[in-house]
Amino acid sequence: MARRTQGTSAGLDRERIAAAAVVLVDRDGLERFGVRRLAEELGVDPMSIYHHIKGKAALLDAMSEAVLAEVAAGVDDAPRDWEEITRWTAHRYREMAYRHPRVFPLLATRAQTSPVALAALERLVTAMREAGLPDQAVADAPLMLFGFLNGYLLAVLSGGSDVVGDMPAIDATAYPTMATLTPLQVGFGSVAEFDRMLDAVLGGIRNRADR
Amino acid sequence: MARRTQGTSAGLDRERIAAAAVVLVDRDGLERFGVRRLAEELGVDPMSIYHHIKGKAALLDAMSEAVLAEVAAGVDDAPRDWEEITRWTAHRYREMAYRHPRVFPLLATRAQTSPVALAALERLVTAMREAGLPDQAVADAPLMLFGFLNGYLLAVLSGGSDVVGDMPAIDATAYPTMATLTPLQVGFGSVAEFDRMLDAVLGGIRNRADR
DNA sequence: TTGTCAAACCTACACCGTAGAATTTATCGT
DNA sequence: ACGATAAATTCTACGGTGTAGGTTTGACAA
Repeated sequence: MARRTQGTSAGLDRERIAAAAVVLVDRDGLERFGVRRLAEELGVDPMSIYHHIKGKAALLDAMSEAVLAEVAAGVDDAPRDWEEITRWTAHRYREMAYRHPRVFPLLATRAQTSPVALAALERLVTAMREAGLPDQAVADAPLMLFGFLNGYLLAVLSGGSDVVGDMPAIDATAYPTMATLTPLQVGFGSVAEFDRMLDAVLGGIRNRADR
Repeated sequence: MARRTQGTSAGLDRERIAAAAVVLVDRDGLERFGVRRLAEELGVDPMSIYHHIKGKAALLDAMSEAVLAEVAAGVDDAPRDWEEITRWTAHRYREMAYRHPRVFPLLATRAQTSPVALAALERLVTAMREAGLPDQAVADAPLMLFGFLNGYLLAVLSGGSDVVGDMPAIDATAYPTMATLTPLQVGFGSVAEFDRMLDAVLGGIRNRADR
């Protein structure tokens, strides 16, 4: 163990720590993640981390924030139309989830109130509002969209294998209709499936304009 | 400590253990939950539990299964029309989530493959199929519906207080549009809000028939 | 009676999050 | 140049965790 001498800076800060934590969880999973393992990865004493981050909960928050930031990257290339900007955000969000499948549960579980999250929501709702969608539809949209995104991605990624496979085979005699439908679920986790369902959700938001 | 004598039965079984675990998590939260605390609650040695349930992961699965079973209770009163049965299931699911807000994250995070879960899905898809919905729409419906339900309920319940309050106040100068919309979010977590979004999702599923 | 077996318990181990204090270095006003 | 102060890191220690492996007990069948 290459120990550091006390007093000298190890160049630790919230950002570096969070980045290392994401790498660690991507590799070993959330179960095996812990402050001690992270410290070893950083070549540092476990308690050093606590000088930059209050505790494990705050550490998990920092990780969420770090991966969320990836979504906003390159936001200047984003389209202006509300449907297109929503689709763009949803796809960026999905790609982030596939890049960090073992970190993603943190995002879905913990409330996101970081500036980067709020900024993304603000972009969405302003675009919708300018397009003339009714206020209630706009106000509902974020919870509805990210509700779906979080739940869907959680389900699709919970398989665990990096190459997303198909669902577990189901008993044809006990559940005949579902068995009949399985051929249509070959693309479980595919972009095509994602786009189908995203279209349906967007349609649900759009049609609120008619009431 | 009223210790039991070895050899005698303590009347433990998977069901009783899971029920006690749900009560414990409802009271103290997932963070504080552990095999030892559960054992104390049951008046039993921690390791006794492992004779009925493989490990902590299996214990969490058993808890999910237990609360899921509440949803299916009284299924004979369920309607026949696909939209109504879907609404009925969604409401039952929501009520269960509000009854066990601290257990619910387990449901959303872990893949549900228990017979009770599959039976509910089978009811849904058969009703949809008999109503003449296109096969792809039917095949997509469960993932889409429960994706939304899980994500939405996760978000709504993550506040933590038993009486669901309002969202945290947001900075009006940094996020002007969102600030304008906040009055429309007074019913955060209410049945009315839930019904609005559920309607939109159902509409999204229904309109797939037209393509 | 005796043998078998399942259910419960006991012991022990490696690991965890973190409170609190000690240690070293950098910084800055004088 | 110097002493005080502050900040970053490490050290030590405590109470908790999940669970592997072995031991005890009682019930029941032969």
